[in-house]
Amino acid sequence: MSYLDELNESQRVAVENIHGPTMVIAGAGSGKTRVLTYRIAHMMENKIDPFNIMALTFTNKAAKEMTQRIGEIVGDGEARNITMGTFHSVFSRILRYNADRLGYPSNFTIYDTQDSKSLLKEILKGFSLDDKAYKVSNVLGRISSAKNNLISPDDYSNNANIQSEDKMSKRPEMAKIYRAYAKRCFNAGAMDFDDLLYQTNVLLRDFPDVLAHYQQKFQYILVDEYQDTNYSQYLIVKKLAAVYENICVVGDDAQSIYSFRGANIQNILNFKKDYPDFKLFKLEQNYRSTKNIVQAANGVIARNKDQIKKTVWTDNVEGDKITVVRTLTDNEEGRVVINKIFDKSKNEGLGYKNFAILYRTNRQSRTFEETLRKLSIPYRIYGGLSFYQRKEIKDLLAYFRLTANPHDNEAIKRVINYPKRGIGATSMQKVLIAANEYGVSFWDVINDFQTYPVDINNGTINKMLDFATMIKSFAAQLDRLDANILAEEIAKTSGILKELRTDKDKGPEEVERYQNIEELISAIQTFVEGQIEGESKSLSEFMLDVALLTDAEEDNKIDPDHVTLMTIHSSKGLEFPHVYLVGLEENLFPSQLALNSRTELEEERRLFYVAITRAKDTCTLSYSNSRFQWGKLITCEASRFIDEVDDKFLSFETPERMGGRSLNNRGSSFDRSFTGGLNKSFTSKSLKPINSINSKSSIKGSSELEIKVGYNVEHDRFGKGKIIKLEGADADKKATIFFPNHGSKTVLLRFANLKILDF
DNA sequence: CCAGTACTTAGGTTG
DNA sequence: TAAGTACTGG
Repeated sequence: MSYLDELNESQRVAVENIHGPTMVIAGAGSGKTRVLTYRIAHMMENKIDPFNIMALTFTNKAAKEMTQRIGEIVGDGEARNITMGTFHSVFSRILRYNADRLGYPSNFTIYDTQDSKSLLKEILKGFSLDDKAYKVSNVLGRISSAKNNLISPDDYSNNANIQSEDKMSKRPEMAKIYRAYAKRCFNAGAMDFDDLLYQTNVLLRDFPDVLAHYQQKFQYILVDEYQDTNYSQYLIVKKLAAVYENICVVGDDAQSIYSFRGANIQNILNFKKDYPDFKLFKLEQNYRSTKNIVQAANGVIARNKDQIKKTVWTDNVEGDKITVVRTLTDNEEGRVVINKIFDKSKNEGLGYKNFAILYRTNRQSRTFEETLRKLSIPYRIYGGLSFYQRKEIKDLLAYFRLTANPHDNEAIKRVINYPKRGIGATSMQKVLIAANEYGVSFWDVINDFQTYPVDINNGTINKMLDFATMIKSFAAQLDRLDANILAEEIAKTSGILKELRTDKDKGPEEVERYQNIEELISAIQTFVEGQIEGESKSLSEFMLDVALLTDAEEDNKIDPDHVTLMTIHSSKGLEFPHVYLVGLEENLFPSQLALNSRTELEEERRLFYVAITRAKDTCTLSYSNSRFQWGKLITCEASRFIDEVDDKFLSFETPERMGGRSLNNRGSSFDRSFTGGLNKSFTSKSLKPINSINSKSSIKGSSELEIKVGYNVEHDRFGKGKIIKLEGADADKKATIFFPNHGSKTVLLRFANLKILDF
């Protein structure tokens, strides 16, 4: 049992204790994942059948890694028999298997957030509700929170507290909306993300035989990141574990950062109540970070009132102090941080994979991305728009979804007129209204206009019938063809491929869209080839989990030695030798939204704690005194979190600034070195050329070559032309240019990227 | 019905 | 700023 030797004393005890209720409180960097994986391996060494083990993680990535590591210890064949995955993926499979009990088709669609919002918009419109008072994201949040607390539409409307809350916040119709939303999801044979947990609860509550079956199957249950589970998840686990009580939860209350989606720190406290004889293990030795980092982080988190006492410590070296960098603008922050990474990498001979830039919000990635591209440093942005959320991919997937479940209204709305078939918004509205009046799906209506008459002209009716016929022809082949063959057939017959191929201006984005479609089909092919004997190779099989996939599976095409950019949230569980934590400004981090209550501020502080503790060797904090927000320059002050770190762990640094002129020169030399090593993982907005936004000429007086009326210039898109008029000043300076090939255009100099040919 | 344009308004993290 | 929506003229 050599693997036990790789553990310290407290880790080993936690691993060896495989029976009965167990809680492991694992400080940052204390080897939590190692304990979890070795514990499972240890269970299997002790003849526990992997079929009886369920391990629930918070992300797909964590599940994948854990399966792999367990496989290395016990062998892949055995490891794949463990039920392991996120709550959503594990229970979606169980729900599919038992869908008939709940009146859902087994191939129910999973609505992603976009689908949910689109459905809600439709509902709000149908009720003629003011979309200012009822903002879609708020409404969805309210419904989500109801489901996560297992409040049904009936409970919702009968609950006096909720009703008065909604009246107070001027949303008296929430109950009606919730009811309509649930009904329409059901009619469409669709579950949203929250339903996957909510309906699992319904299933286990209303069908004792089903509950008993899974209680027997999952005699050993492990839950990772327990501090981030919500009530709905808590109850599922509690029910399944009720017979054997072999339940092990692992977490760290100090790293609870998902209360916005219903995560309830109370679950950790409930554990003591539910299992009074539980065993508690604390992992307090940090193996990851330097003393400076560990102690600085401890000092910060100590300010939170709500927490379980523990002492995280480390034997590691003292290490460098945490560097704090202040810059004048967000663009400068980008340049300074990237330059630091560039220098450190060169000076110390470090690969770029040792560096991570962490930020509070996704949109902060932009300035860093620009500089990285200018310097041709390989990088990868995690999060943001995933492969499966791109428009062209979602369009094709919508056809797949319809083929598997034609009642999927959101899919039909998306593609019934894409590519263009002459079915307009008005006709669609009419069909939708009829469908909702009769309580059936869009599909039901267009397949039986006799029963569900709609006042639209015959031409349009025929177009809809043609569409239905096409979908039926796909569906007929669902079980006959392998997924990749049918997928290709659908891409062709639906007209999507043609649409993308004939896209007029073949810019890089159009080419990319076409390639993405090809890539999806090849991913499906990989899926087909990966299915073992006896497993279905059908398209519907492939579609089962697609809505739950979040990673763009493109790692193979990216230089593995890249700088990592991600939100702090998605960095949880990861570690990097050198971490740059950026945008440490009041109202950004902590977020302005979190300043109203102590609990919300404490969550931001935990987030800060998570961020610092990702760092192994060095941690750099940066903030800027100004930042562009919604096109306006706002001034910012340093985050209170910087003050909360004891000065003895900090070293303050202001970047060398050689005056406005050299800043400008620097900017333009970057522009020239822009090579655009384009890569699919980069968001499409990054594909635009980078202009002199960085240039301070608009603020500090121009040092760039002045453009004057009469000059001949060249424009990227319009070619050569002559300046005929100049107006505005500074950032708003515009030029009207006559282009022989395109007529006269007015352009913002800031964006036009003009090349001066002669005077 | 469609494509292009004017206007409005974003608060944030994820499966 | 940028994305999404509403409007307008073809």
